[in-house]
Amino acid sequence: MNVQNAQTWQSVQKEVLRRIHAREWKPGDLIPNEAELAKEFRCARPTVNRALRSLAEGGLLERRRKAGTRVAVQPVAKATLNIAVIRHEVEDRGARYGYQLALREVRVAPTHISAALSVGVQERLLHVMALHLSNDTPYALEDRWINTIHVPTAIEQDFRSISANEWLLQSVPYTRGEIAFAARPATAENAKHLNCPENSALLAVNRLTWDHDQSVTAVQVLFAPGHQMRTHI
Amino acid sequence: MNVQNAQTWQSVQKEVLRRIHAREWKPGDLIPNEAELAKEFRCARPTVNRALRSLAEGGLLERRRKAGTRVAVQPVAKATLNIAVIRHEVEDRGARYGYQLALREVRVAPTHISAALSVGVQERLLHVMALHLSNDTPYALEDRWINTIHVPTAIEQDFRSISANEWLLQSVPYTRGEIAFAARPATAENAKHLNCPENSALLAVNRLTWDHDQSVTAVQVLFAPGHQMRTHI
DNA sequence: CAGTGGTCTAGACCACAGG
DNA sequence: CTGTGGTCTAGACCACTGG
Repeated sequence: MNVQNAQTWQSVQKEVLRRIHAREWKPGDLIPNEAELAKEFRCARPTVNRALRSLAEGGLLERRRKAGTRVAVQPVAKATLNIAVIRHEVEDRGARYGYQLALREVRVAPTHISAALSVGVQERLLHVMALHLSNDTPYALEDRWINTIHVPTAIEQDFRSISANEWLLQSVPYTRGEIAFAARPATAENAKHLNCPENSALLAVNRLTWDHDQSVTAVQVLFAPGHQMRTHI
Repeated sequence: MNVQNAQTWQSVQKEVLRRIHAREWKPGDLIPNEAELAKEFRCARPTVNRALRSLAEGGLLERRRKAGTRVAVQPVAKATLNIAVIRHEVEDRGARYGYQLALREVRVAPTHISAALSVGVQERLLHVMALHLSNDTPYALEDRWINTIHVPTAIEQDFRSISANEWLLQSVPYTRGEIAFAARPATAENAKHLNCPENSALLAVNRLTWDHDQSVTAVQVLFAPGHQMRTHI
């Protein structure tokens, strides 16, 4: 009685994709509504909905109530980068991971840090610098400030065997964050740690995380010259 | 008779998030299965499924058949960057967009390009370099090779008023692509176009797109010094 | 082999926004 | 006001995989 799997949402999506790629539905075109497609594909409307919704999330379709569904004119490519624990990143590449703590201090932060973390300029924060290694060669340099007002337990950690990167992700929850990617010239200090010439072009990832309205940490990770972050569309 | 909206999937998700952030469900914990949660929340199981599925896509939960659903130990942050048409990127920042074609030639490509595009080393390809401007200052330098075997119509375009970036996205479909982010030192030529010192650290985005099994284009976009790509988690 | 997530169905109500 | 997408329900079958 139950005609199961007349269509899967993936099969509907595949056919829709085919029509878009084959230019049967061109960029800007209005495509049939969910009810019509459900009838054509002999499936329930929610099945069509799921297929189209996930294409819309990917930027290939634009959907608006009443206005219907259109093929995106300029599909906005969405590149999703996985920002994992650095140790896992190294190990996933099949390399041996190494870690060296370079600096651990509690002191008043530079104003751009205290401002970013929304703490008083006189507040003393935990500052940690550490080098991550891949097969004994420098992989990334982590420069981190931790808001010890909100994360007092960080003070008890010496970060000599576990990186702040890993400890925080394990121990401190966050509800939102900002990430920025940029290129930066290596300072003399960066160059010393990463064992590269001064002013080398380094890929920098800056993160700022929050737990509700409390800042948690601000970190800059500088990758060794030549490092790439890859993804596919 | 129909008790509509006893719960929305968003409200279920919100409560699940609350429990995770409040450490009621700790990293690594097994959480109740869908049927139990549906009973607790007095909603249908697919509603719970949708809520949990989207959290799993975000990396906060790990789901496996039979094994159940666990709170991720090390939530992998997924940073989604929107790679739009450069003109739109500039205009969305409220700036005036400008465009200058710097080079257009048809010639044999460097081997790393012909290899990436999977075309014969003797094949002549279309090479375009162009500068994108924001309020009359250099914003990004586009260096592109187009596979004219698969996209012969590109030959007819002079790319003097519309960028290859924009024309391709409008005119040529692709089914998949690779994106890589890196930092590179500015060459003398880069520096001339971007009006910056040689060896400046530049953010580079390399893209390679395919239409089924045919390569479409390989492009490197170099952004002016200081450029950031931002996103939130 | 048994429990869990993955998914489909048919029907329904609802929210939003275009005309 | 009306058409479109957004979503929920209750029940069901299925696929995968851990034990």
